[in-house]
Amino acid sequence: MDPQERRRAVVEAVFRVVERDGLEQASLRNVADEAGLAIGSVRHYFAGHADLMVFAMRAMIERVTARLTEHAERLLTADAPLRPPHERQETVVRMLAEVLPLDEERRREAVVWLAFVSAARTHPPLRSHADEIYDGLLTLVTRVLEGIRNAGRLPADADVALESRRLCALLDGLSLEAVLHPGRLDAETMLAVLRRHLTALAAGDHGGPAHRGNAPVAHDRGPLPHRLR
Amino acid sequence: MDPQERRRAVVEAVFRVVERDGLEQASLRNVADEAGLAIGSVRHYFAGHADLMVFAMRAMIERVTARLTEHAERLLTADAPLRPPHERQETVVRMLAEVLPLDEERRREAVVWLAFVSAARTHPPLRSHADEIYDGLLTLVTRVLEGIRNAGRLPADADVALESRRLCALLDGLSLEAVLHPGRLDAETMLAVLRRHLTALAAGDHGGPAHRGNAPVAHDRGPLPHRLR
DNA sequence: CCTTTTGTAGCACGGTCATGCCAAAAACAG
DNA sequence: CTGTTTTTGGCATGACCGTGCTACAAAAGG
Repeated sequence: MDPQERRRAVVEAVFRVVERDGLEQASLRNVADEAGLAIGSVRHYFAGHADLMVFAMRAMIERVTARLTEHAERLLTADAPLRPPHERQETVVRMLAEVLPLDEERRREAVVWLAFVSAARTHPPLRSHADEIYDGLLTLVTRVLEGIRNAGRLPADADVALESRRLCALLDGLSLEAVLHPGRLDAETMLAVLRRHLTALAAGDHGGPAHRGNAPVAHDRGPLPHRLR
Repeated sequence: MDPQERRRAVVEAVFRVVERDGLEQASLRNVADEAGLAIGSVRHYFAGHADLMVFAMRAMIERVTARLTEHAERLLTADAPLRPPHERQETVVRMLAEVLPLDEERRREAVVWLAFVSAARTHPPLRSHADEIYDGLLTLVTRVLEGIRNAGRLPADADVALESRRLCALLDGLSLEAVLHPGRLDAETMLAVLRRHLTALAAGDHGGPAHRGNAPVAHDRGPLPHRLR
């Protein structure tokens, strides 16, 4: 059988186990059982447990990235500036909503995301990938906000770097809460919060020149955000 | 030795292990080693591993709650409305900043918080406590925003329930990111983001009557938020 | 003094884990 | 067919886990 396909199936099993029982239950045995394979078979495609984990984490990253790039292209088409304002905002909402666990598929991804980035705190082999996710989201949000500002829908004195951190934190917080308290934060509320934030961002005054002696937040995002051109 | 004191010391060891190696390493053996005790001694004070975990989680909850109530009392003193506006805002900032990992002590608490609420997703005995934390924060934030609105520093048509979810998500997101990416989100930036959000909240227009067909978000917080009167 | 309670320490069992190593089976090439 | 490579399955080892249970020391009460 196609090795590529086998690895995909195993990773899918990893996701199911992580979602159902948590990352600490994603042992080679449990994953093999979940995939309907013998433990030796799984070990034929992956060098060991650590290898399987990083591979699964990368698969999750690339899946989300693929979805985001798709939306990014739609957002960056040349005719975008011609659309009416509320329609453009709706496009932004849909793009950012792609990282929120609004449906079952994205909820499963968010669960896996939280499991891996949390594990990365104490598992060095996962660290760089977790940081990559954070940097990717921050860069994406920064680009979106810069786009909005350039379209004139954001006050010229807005601190885009600071607002990007704020929007990032909001998105991460919504994902976290939706994953950990599924019964208390439904999809409509998440969307309402996101829309509220964006309208406030577009309409709100930006406190004039620095509400207090806060130097503007530097971000200095790297050369390029993985993909997303 | 005082049993109360022994339990406290053991819980402290749990926190250290969780911070250093993650919750999955907080076995009875590792905790006992960290506390300088024999494994049997730890088991004399706690019925088992599950018991120790809930006890440690409760200790974390009560420590944070105690700090918050202290600030709440300071905020709710009768002369509060007499203070100048920016000073009142600074009090609010300091109160909400109490849940952010701004210094090493609070950072350790945030790490433990994230470990336990994440574990609660798949560990039923921890679920209710995790939900209690979420409800507690949401209620606290709601009260604070209601206080600001009653002080006239928030537009009358502001959707306090929705804004509470938004501010909650922001705080949770900041904590999450600071815990998982300590090098990329420092204390000053977190404070700047929080201040920015509050000033935008106080100054921003609130979109008039519902930007779209979004029904106001119902929260219906329970009878009382644990402590916090 | 002895007895009872309380704290401390740890052995032993059954379980799960990752992994090194090996053998059977299957697919494939000549 | 034969020989080779890939794939699958699994055994054995050593480690760590929670917990039942026992042994011993120290204090407390009589």
